[in-house]
Amino acid sequence: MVQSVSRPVDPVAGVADERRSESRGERKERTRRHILDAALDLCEDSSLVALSLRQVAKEVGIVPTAFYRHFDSVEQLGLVLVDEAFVSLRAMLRDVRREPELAGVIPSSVRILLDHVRRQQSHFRFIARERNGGSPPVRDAIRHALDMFEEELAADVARLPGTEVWSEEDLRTLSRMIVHVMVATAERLLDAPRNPDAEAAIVQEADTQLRMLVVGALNWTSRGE
Amino acid sequence: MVQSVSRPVDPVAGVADERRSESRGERKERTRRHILDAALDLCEDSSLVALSLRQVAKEVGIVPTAFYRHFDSVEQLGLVLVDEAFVSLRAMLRDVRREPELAGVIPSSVRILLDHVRRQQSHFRFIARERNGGSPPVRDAIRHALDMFEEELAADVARLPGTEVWSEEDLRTLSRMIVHVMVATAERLLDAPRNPDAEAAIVQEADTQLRMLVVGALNWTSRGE
DNA sequence: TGTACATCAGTGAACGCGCGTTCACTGATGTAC
DNA sequence: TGTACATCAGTGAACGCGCGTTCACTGATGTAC
Repeated sequence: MVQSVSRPVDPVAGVADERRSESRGERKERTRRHILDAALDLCEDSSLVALSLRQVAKEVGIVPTAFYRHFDSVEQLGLVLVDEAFVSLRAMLRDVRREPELAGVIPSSVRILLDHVRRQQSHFRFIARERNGGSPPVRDAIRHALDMFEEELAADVARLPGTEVWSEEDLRTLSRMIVHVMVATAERLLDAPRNPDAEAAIVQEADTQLRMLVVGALNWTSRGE
Repeated sequence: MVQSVSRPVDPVAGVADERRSESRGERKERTRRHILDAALDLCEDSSLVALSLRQVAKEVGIVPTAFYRHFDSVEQLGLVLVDEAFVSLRAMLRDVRREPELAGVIPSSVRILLDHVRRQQSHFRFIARERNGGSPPVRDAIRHALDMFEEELAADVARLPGTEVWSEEDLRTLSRMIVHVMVATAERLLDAPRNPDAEAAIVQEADTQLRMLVVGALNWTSRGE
C-alpha cells in the first residue's frame, strides 16, 4: 500500500491534498451528495421504486449499511430529490421573471426552459418520471410542489397588463395550460436526441403554442367584456 | 372434498356448471385474462418495473412457473397491456367522431373523455404511469402509440371546415395541444376523489381550455391570411 | 362408440442471488481539560 | 501543547426473505384410428 497513512479509506475519491483539510462534516456532506447523485443516475431509466439501496451503495462505493447514516430509506431519499428538483424549477421561474420586455417574454421563456432542461436534465427527468410512476408519497410531494409552481405562475400572469378584466378561473385556466405546454415541451426535449435541429423544432413549436394560447386568451377575454 | 370429480383444480374460480363446457383453449384464455387484470391491479400504485412475476401469480392463484405458459416475462406482459390500453383510447376517438354537430364537439368530447376515464381507469392510469416511468421498451411502445393517436386526431381536425388555410405545422401544433389538454384532464380526473363536484370542475375547466385553444387557433389563422 | 396416444396448462421442488435490516465493531476526527 | 475521552461515518458478518428461472412431473383434454 502506497497510501499507508492511517486514514480511513475514502470511498468517494478526490485528491489526497484536498482531503487533508476536510472536516468530518464536510466529508459526510460529500458522501451524501454522492448518494443523491448516484440515485438520480441509477433510476434514470426505470423508476425510484425499482432502485435498491444496495445498488446505490455500490455505485457510491460504500457498504450498504452506511447508507443509513444519511437516509432512513430510498423513499426518504426520493423526497429529498423532489425538493432539490423544485429548487431547480424555481430558479428557472426566477430567470424568466428577469425578462423586462413584454414582447420578448415568450421566446425568452422558451429559451430559458431549454437551457434549464439541458443543464438540469436529471432533475427534470426525475420529476416527469415520478410524477405518475413513483410511490404515493413521492408522487404527492411532486404534485404539491407543481401546484405551488402553477400558483406562482398564475400570479406572474396576473401582473401582466390587460389581464385585470379576467376572472380568477380564466387566469388559472390559462396558467395551467402554460404549465402544461412547458411540461410537455420539457418532456419532448428530454426525449429528443441531443440533436440541435430536433431541439430547435421543439422550441419553435413551443413558441407557437404559447402564442396561440395568448391569442386565444386575449380574444377570449374580449368575448366576456 | 365435495368436488371430488377428477378435474384439475381451477385457480381462476367460476361456477362448476359453466366450467364443464369449457374447452382447454377457453380455460387458457381465461387464465391469461386474469393475469393481465391482476398485473394491471397490482402495479396501480407504483410501476410495472416494481412488479414481480410471483406477486402476479399469487394474485391469480397459480404457481409462479405457470406464468411462463402465457408470457415470456413481466415486461412482455407490459407490452400487451399497452396494446390493450390503446384499443380503449381508439374506442374513445371513435365515440368522439360520432358527434354530428360541430358546435357540440367540445362539450361532447370532454363528456366522452370523462366517461372513458371512469370506465377504463386502469388503462388510463397505466399509460400515464408507464409513459415516463416504465422500462424503455414499454415507454417506447406507449410513445409510438401516442404519436399515432395524435396523427389520427390531426386528421380529424383537418376535416373541420375553416382549417383548409392552415399550414401543416399549425394543424399539428393545435392537435398536439388538444392531446395535451386531454391527457392532462385525464390525469386530473384519475387523481380526483370520485367526487362529482371535483369531476365537474375539471370537466368545466377542460371545456374552457379547449375553447380557448380553438379561439386562439382561429385568430391565429386569420393573422396568417 | 372405444381405445391408445399426444398435447399442454398447471405443479412443486430446487437453485443461486440480491434484497433490507440487525448488530457489534473500528479508528480517524473532534473536544474538554 | 499534550492527553484522555466522546463522537460518529463507515465496516463486515449475518439473518431470513422473495425473487426469476430450471426441471421433471401430472393428469385432464383433445385427437387419430
